[in-house]
Amino acid sequence: MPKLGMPEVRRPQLIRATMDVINQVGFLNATVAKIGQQAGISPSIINHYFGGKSGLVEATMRSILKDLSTGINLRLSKVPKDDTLARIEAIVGENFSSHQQDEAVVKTWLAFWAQAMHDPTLNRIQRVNEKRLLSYLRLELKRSMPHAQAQMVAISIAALIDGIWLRGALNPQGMNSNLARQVVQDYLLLYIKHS
Amino acid sequence: MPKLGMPEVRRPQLIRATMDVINQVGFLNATVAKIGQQAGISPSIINHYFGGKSGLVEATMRSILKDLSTGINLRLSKVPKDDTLARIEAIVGENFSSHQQDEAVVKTWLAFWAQAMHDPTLNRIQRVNEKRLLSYLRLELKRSMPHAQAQMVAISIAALIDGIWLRGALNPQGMNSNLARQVVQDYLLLYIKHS
Amino acid sequence: MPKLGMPEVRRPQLIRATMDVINQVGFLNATVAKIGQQAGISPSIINHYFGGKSGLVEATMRSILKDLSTGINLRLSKVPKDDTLARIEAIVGENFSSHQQDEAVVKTWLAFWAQAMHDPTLNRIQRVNEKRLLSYLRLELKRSMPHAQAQMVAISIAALIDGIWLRGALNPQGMNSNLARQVVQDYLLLYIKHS
Amino acid sequence: MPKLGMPEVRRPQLIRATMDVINQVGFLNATVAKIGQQAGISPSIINHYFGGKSGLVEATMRSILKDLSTGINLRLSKVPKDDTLARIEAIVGENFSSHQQDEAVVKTWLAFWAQAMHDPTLNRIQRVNEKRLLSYLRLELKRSMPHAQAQMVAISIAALIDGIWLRGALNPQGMNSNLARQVVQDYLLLYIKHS
DNA sequence: GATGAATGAGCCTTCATTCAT
DNA sequence: AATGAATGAAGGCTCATTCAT
Repeated sequence: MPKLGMPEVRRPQLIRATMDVINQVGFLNATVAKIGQQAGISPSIINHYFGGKSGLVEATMRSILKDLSTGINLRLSKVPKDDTLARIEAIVGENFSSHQQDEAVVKTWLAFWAQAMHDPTLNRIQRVNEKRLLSYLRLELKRSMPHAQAQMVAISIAALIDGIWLRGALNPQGMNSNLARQVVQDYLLLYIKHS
Repeated sequence: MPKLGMPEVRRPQLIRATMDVINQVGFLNATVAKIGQQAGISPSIINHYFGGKSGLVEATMRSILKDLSTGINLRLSKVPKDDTLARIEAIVGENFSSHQQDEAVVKTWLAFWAQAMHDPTLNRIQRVNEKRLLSYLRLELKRSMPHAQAQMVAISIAALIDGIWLRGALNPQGMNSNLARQVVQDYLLLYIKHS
Repeated sequence: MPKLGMPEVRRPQLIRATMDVINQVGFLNATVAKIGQQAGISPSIINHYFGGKSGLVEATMRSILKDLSTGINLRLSKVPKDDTLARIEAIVGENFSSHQQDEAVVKTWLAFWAQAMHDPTLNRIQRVNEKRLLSYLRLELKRSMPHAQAQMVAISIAALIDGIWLRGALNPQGMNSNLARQVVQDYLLLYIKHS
Repeated sequence: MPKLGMPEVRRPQLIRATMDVINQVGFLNATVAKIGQQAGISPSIINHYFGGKSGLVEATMRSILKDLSTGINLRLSKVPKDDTLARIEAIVGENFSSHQQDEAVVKTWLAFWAQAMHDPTLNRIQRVNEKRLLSYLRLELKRSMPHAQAQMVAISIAALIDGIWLRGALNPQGMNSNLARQVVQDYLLLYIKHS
């Protein structure tokens, strides 16, 4: 086992601190001072490891998206390759997994979403993610329906996921992940049977 | 006697300027200086009319939500009271009306959404709006299906609206409102016919 | 009886409002807006009647000093011209009269005192007042002792008056005017008997 | 490693600059910008070391009072413990020492006195100081007279000190410390001998 | 690698004053 | 006479960043 250098320790530490601080005080008030304090280290070091605040912010966003992607792939690997319903359910399930429902993650994500409209780098990262979700869904759906229809249904499911997620984000009771899965499943079953 | 009736002129003027500035530089960088400049008047006067920046921000959000509410009611007034499909379509249509797709409105709304997670006042305003949309939809759906199902379908449609809207917000090509209406309509028809 | 013009009404009204506001929020936070509000009239009018805030401030200080001077003369007019002890007592008594102990008056006076160190106009007004008190006292004392001694005793009594007044100004229980008179009287009796 | 020990350098530096600026332009116009400029450093650092302007102001007041207290104790330590007259003279003398007559110190003190009426923290500091002076004096006087009288004389001497100091503060020629000591001494001799 | 010192730009807000009505 | 609208200057404070150690 190689000895970990400081970079491998500090970076995740600061990324987690960033999410925690955004969760506590909001993106607007998440200063490097607070993030450093949360991580228990000097704020100056953020520049050392991330080249500035925006670097840290981008790394944090990438971290969240990577966690989601990894989670989806992990779930998919446990499901038969031709069980469309189960694979869609796996994708949806990961989008509402306990990690994705972590309050800090949710708030950070929404903050990024808003911020991405004005920050080209964040925007690019965000759009890659959007397209990937659509792509995952479409890939599975194409087994059961024509391409055009698969595209439409993929859009619908993606919208359902994001819509329920968005509405849950502001709800003080948090999200109802069972409801989310149920809604998508009902829709999908109905669609496959009757179209 | 001073110039009277200025509040009626200045308030909408400043609210519009706020949206424009948020559109241009983002919520984070929307300073009172820029808003005043955009409106062509002194920034100081924002305090005169709104008691501070947060007052202006809240007024802006209320303005957007009121526009949406007014638009929905207007559309509904033109549709037969028992034509469920047409009434749902009216609600959906207004959510994707040209005014609601105005880039400044879209960006402002998303900015508020993110901000509302940390600002109690904005949060309250936002939640009222969420519940109202659900309530509108449920009211119409109850004519065509049992209460429990109406609630479920209302949640789904609301999620579809918000999800499509959210995904469109980041898309540089803007939203595809026809697609939005189509997706919702397909979904609705599926439910009404086959369940 | 002549009909009073507005100036005769507004000026005392604003002067009183100034003292009340200084009492409530301190000299530092006594803005023209608050003073206008306290008087129930528009702040703009202060410029009309006093030519600006500093004009109002100076007028307020003059008003307080004039009240003191008037009060002293009134008391002296009721005391035999050769009763030194009684005349000194009259002067001291007026300095601790109920009007001079009015909290608003006390706070305003002390605020002026501090301010006078940096405002030439206020300084001039203040010094006239100081010299007048000394002059009053010396005039009475000269009947009972040599000039040089009268000067010294006058300084002592003036210092006692101001010192007790100053210490009382910060005391939340207010001043003890009986104590003040007693201290001065004891001192004077002792002095006249034994020197 | 950063430069260490800066707090010990910066804090006195900024406190002195505060007094100098108050002396030059008055408490009302003593801005952090001017104080920073006077100290030759960036105004921002005031927040770093004192947490804001009010922190600096309080520290400045405490510094002045501590200097006085230290000076009194030093003088008292050089005087026999039972020589009442000499000990009172030591206390009075320090109150009119050259340091306490420093124009900046005098103006700052008076400014604080006025300010203390509206600032709870300053008020508390100020009252501690008042009581301490009384306590010092009473302790010495009790050796030479009954308790009740000692209290009365202590109040009188404290009033004399403050009154003479206050009158001197506004006098452009500054204070006459010899006169001050003389007045107090005469007063005291009168009381000790003849009552 | 890591830190505290230090800075300068920028923000929100307050406020005395002026002006048109 | 009186007012509300409007302004511009200034103030305290925050914050990301740089630098010497």
